[in-house]
Amino acid sequence: MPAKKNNTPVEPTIKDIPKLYNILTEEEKEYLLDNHTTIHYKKNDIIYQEGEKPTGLLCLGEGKVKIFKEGVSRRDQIIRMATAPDFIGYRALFAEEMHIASSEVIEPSTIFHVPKKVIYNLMKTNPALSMAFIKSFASELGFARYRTVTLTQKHIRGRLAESLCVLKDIYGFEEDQQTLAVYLSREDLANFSNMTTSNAIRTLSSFVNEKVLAVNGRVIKILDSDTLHRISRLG
Amino acid sequence: MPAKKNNTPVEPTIKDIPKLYNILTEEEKEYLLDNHTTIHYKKNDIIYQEGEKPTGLLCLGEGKVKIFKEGVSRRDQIIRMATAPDFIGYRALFAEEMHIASSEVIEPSTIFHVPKKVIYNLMKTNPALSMAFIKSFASELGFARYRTVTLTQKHIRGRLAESLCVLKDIYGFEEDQQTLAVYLSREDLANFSNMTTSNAIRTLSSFVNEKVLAVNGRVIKILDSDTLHRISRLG
DNA sequence: AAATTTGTATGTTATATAACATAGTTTTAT
DNA sequence: ATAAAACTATGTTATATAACATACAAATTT
Repeated sequence: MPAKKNNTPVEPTIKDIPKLYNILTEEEKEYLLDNHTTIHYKKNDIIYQEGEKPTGLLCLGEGKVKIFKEGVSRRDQIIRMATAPDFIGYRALFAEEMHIASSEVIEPSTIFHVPKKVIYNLMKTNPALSMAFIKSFASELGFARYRTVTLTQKHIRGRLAESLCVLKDIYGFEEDQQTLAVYLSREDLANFSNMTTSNAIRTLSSFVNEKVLAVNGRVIKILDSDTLHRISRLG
Repeated sequence: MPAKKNNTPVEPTIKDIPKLYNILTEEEKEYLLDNHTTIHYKKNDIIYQEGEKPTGLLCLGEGKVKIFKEGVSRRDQIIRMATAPDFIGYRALFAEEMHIASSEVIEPSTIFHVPKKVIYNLMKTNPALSMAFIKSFASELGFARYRTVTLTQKHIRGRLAESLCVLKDIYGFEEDQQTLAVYLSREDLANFSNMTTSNAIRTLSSFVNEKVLAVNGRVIKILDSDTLHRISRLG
């Protein structure tokens, strides 16, 4: 942690994916270390696209990534925002389906690719690993269903407020404890909240007028967290 | 199958849940048979409610069940329609959370309850069982995300058409190959399609006028499946 | 059988939000 | 350095759908 503070960025390794690595035996750890690749992505890179076939498990070792689905009339919908150390693209892998969403890099990212065969072998010998995936899926499914209801039923203000709260939960704040530690375009914010870009901009402005937020470009400060949560809750 | 045709209804047993039972070894089968209970529910019974703690794996051996979440202003949203031999309530079980949705019987149902401890024991000894749950979750998560996009982006006609197609995929047709084999109130249809009851009724009527459907009370015949799919697709 | 409740049908009005338009601003490319 | 593109901002209009109202039909209860 402190090593990251000065200008010596620490290269992440697959050991930094505790929910994968920490579960394994010594022998399995070695097998995993010998059988994965590390890929670096820069901003705006596409990691995978809707319709492609997954080839292995992807672990986000560092960076920020958005996962989105193309909607009915080309309106993208962001279905998930990922942060290290999350798995990505694993739904399609385990469902033995094509990807139903695309993945794009928001901030420079490091990804570990574990070939399908390798992860399946590990799961065969290590029941705790399967259990970890089951738990992961069960949580994500719960979140997906919760979001379905709120995105369809809450009004614009409630949807945007909720999205900001969700982003805070995922990425947290910068050191000042009020600046959201993720910097999205208004369009991404809109696509994450099921609204048009115009309405995201407008609603953001009204939150600023109400002193709930302070906004400067893509920098969003949450000034009044209680009110933001209340707006989210009431819909 | 033919035994069901005459008036000798066959009592289902947990052996009728192939994705659970067929995977097990002889020893495990015996363990399961000795350690589960069978519960009968009648129409409108509540199987579990939002906020309750799951106590085991529920397998729908026979019947039809709706799973719904209470929305923002008491507007229920049906997030899933289950049919035998589906698992129900297993998301909360494996996520180690409270139920985030309630489950209500649509048609008289038989449910097998496998205590949490028992199913976890089976999973510890049988990796294929865990894999089956993983696959099940991965598919359901894909469906949930697909639905989120369509329920938020498609227009009313597209949403209702899609719901009818989904119901057809889940429950199929009666012998005439056009009557939907599930009989929902207009309100349920609306809650499954993210619209008001009035609009479900109205849209249903317009489909009848267009000769896409024939409706008589809760009996819905799909006359023109191609057109229904087209309406669903175009949104 | 009468009364009450619940579900279905349809018309009217209100409103949230998308769609469109224009312009200023910042970023990226040449 | 200049041009082009992408992003942000705000005002106006159009529209899909919710909300409301009324009526009838069917089911359930007394």
